[in-house]
Amino acid sequence: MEKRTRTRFAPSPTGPLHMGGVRTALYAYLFAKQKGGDFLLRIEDTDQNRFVPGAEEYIIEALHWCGIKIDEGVSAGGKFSPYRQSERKEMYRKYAEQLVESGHAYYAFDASAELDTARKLAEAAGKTFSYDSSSRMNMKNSLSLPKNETSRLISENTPHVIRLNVPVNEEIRFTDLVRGEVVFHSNLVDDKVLLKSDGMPTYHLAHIVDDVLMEITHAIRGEEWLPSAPAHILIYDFLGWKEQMPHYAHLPLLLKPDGNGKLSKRDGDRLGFPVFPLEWKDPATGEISSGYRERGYYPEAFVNMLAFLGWNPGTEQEIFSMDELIRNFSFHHVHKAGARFDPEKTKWFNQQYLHKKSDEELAKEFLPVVERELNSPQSAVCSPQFVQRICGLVKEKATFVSEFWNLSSYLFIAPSEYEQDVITKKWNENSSKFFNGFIENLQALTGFTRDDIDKTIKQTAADTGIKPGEIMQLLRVLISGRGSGVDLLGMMALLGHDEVCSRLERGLLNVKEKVQ
RNA sequence: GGCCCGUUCGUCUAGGGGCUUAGGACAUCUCCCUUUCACGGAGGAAACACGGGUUCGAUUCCCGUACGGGCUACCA
Repeated sequence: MEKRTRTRFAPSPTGPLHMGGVRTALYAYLFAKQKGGDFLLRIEDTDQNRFVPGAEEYIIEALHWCGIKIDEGVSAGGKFSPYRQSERKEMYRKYAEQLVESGHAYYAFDASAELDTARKLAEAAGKTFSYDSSSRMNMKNSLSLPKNETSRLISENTPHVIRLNVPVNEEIRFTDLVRGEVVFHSNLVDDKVLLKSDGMPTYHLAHIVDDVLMEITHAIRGEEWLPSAPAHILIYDFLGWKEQMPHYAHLPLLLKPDGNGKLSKRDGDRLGFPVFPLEWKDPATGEISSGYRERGYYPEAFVNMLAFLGWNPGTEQEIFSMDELIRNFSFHHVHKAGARFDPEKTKWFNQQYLHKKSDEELAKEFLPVVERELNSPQSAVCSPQFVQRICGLVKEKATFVSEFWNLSSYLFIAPSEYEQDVITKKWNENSSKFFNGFIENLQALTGFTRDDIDKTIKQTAADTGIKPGEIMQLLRVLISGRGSGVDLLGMMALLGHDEVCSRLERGLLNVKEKVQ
C-alpha cells in the first residue's frame, strides 16, 4: 500500500512570513490535499539568537488568512508532538552521536576565533576556506586528535560541535521533483555542523530527524537549499534511513520586479507593494510593513496570484479557486527558473475576484465604510438596499472595495461644489434653455426608471433643438458635482425623482450665479 | 573566486525535434461599446541569449560562451 502523503511547511520564526514562504507553504498544501494527505506546520526555532516574538503567531495567522489549513503541527497538535524544534532539542543528540559512533560524524573543538583565522588565511591566499576532507586533519577534531586527547576534551566539557564526515570521491545523486536527476561530487560538500555547541541541532540534522519521525513523504522547499541537498542525502544514508527519505522538491525563487536579486522586504517599500501577506510591526524597531490583507486584497486573489508564480495549469485558465488549485497542481508544471514578481498582475487578480462578488456581498463590506464616512448609521441613504445598488454601479470601476467611497461619495452627499472647468467650457445659452425645460419635464414625470429619464432627456433636447451630447456632461456635473463617474442614467434612477430634482435646482442656481 | 541551478514577448508563462505564421495572460497601443471613466469586445506591436555540434530538419537534444539566480555560517 502507498504511504499516506504528508508534507510540511517548516519556517523559522525570525520575522513575518514573506510571500515566497507563503508560496512554498501553498504548494506543499496543494500537493498534500491533492493526494488526500496531511499538511503539517513545524517551527524551526533552533537558532535562539534570531528568534522574533510574534513571528510564530504571524505565520499561523497568515496561513489561516490564505485558507491554508494546518492538519497537524504547531497550533493544531498531533501524535508527533511537539512540533517546535526547540522543544525537541533532546531528541537530536542521539542521532548525532549515532553518526559519530558509526564514523560518519566527528567532534570538532575549533573555537569560532580559530575558524575565523582559517577563513582569513584562505582569503589572503585567494581561496575560500572549507571545513572538509582537504582541511579537517589540520583542524582540532576527533579525527585529527589522538583518542585520549579527544576523551579528555570531552570529559572536561570543552565546547564542541558534531560535524558530518563527508566521504571522499563519491557521487551523490538524487531525483528532484522539479529538476529531475541532480548530481553532486562529495569532495565539494563541506563537513556541515550537525549539532551546535549549545546542544541545538542545525537545520541540516533537525529537519531530517523530524521529517523521518513525522513520516513526511515530500520535502518541499526553496531553491536556496539545493546546494546543501547532497549533505542531506548523505545523512539519510548514514542514519540508515534511505527508505524513509522523502522526495525533495526545490522551488524556484521569487525575484525583484526590477533589477537584480531575489524579492526582499525593501523592494516592497521602494516600489510600493506589500511583500507580506499581513501587516507586520517589527517589535524591536516599531517599523510597520504593509500586508496584502490590509491593502484590501482578497485572500483568494492573493493565493491565485501566488500559485501562478512558478506554476501553471498547462491550460489557459487563470482564475482558480483553492479547490481547483488542489485538483490541478503538479510538480511537472512547476517552472525551473526564478519568477520575477509583478505587482500589476496581482491587482488584476484582485479586480477579477472583486467583479465576481455579488452586489450583496460587496455591500456587506462597503456598508461599514459608508456609516463611518457619513457618521450616521441611521441615515436613510445608508440602507443596505441603497448601498447594494451603489456597489452594483461602482464595482466595474474598482479593483478594491476601498476605492468605493471615492467613487461613490457624491451619491450619498449632494454636491456643494461643481467642477468649474466643465461648466466654463460647456455652458451656454442653449444649456440654459435645455435645463429650464428639462426640470419642468422631470418634475412632471411619474415613473423614474432609466428609460423614463432617457426619454425625457431626448424629448427635451428635441423640443429645444439641442443635441443631447451637448448637455450630458453638464447634467452630470449638476447632479454629481463631477465631470465623470458612474453611469449617469443609472445614477439618476438610483437617486430617485425628488433627489434628482432638488439637486438639479440647486446646481442650476449655483451655475447661474457663477455664469453671471 | 569556487560549486550548483537556470535562460521563450517588458513581465508571468504554454510548447519541447517537423503539428508553430511560437499560443495565452498582465502591461502597452488602436478601434468598437459606453454621449464620461472603467468594465467588456476586436485588433496591433512584442520573445525562443549567443556560438558550435547531432540531425534530412532544432526554439526543442548535446557542448561551450554570455547573462541571471542560489550557496559558499555553530542562519535557516
